[in-house]
Amino acid sequence: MEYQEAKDKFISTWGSLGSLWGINKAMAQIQALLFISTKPLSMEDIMEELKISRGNTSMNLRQLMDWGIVTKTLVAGERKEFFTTEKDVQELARIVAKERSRREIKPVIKVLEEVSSIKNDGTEKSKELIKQTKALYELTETMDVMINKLVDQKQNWITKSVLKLFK
Amino acid sequence: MEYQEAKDKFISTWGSLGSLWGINKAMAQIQALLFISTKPLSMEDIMEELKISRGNTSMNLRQLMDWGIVTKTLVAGERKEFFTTEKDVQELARIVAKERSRREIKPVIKVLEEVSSIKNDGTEKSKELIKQTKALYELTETMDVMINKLVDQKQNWITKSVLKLFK
DNA sequence: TTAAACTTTCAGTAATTATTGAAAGTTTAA
DNA sequence: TTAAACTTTCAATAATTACTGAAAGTTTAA
Repeated sequence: MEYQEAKDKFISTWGSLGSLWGINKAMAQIQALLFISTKPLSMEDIMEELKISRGNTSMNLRQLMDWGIVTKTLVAGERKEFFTTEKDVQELARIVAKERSRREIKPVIKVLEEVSSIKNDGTEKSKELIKQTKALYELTETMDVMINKLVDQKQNWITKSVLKLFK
Repeated sequence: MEYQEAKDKFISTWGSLGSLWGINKAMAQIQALLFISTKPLSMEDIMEELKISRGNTSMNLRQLMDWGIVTKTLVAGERKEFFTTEKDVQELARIVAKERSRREIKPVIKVLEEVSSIKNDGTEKSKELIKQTKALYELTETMDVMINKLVDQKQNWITKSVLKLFK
């Protein structure tokens, strides 16, 4: 497999994986492109490489910046803006986990907590609702805490300890 | 909050969370409904409760069965089919993790492995592609292994050990 | 058998989500 | 200033995904 083929394959695979980590295809592809680029890329470069429009590029770059995955960089002597992505996968994982937790998981945990706290009127169906949502609440919260800690760079020794447990 | 309100809130929240665990809204809502039901439900019951069509119900139930989350049950003296979902959240998490791993993560790991194994022609861009996809490959695989082990019921003592590390 | 009770399939349609491209907005060099 | 170089916004449109409902298919009781 040659460079160009490998590159295309990587970008398209990573793009279609976007849904797995909660971002859209174009966003994921832009990130993938920056991730394997040896130098910052301009909007023009990205449009060209991925064959997407200026508007699309602009909007998705903004989203990536909102997530904290991509940053603008200045290139000496250039007027236009250039972009780079976080290159360290551990840090990338940390950012994604934190953001998804904040955007999606935390709000759900809140609802589960509310729902599982309704007044128990003694009926079977109320008891079941309370029991099941409470179980889901506890599981979701445990998972959320664990995933965040696992990817937290500052406590990265934990990953090693955890992996030891798996041996 | 009364029972009906809590129930509706739970179903709609769980439904919109579907994307997080890789299934569509109707699928997630059907599962949610079964999850808090005290008895098996028929297709009719589900259509009625969620206000969705027969076809939609049928297709999504089939998908839930494909995932192994929902099973048909016979109800004595009834001709039609009834459905139940796995009620244990730990087991549910295990099934979801295993299925997503198999359907989505494993194929990506395979591509990452392939791409990171291209011949190093010595150019800077090839080196970068290899380095970065290899890092992603290792991270993705580690995560995949860890998540599967963490939710694996049969090794559930690990969860406790891991939680101790977090204290 | 057969016909009633039930489930599945799928073409058509609706709803949602992503993308374009051109106009409006912003920045910078002269 | 101003005009060229660049970025953002957003209404229109395209692409994708989900849903409906009726016809076709299946099962079961008599």
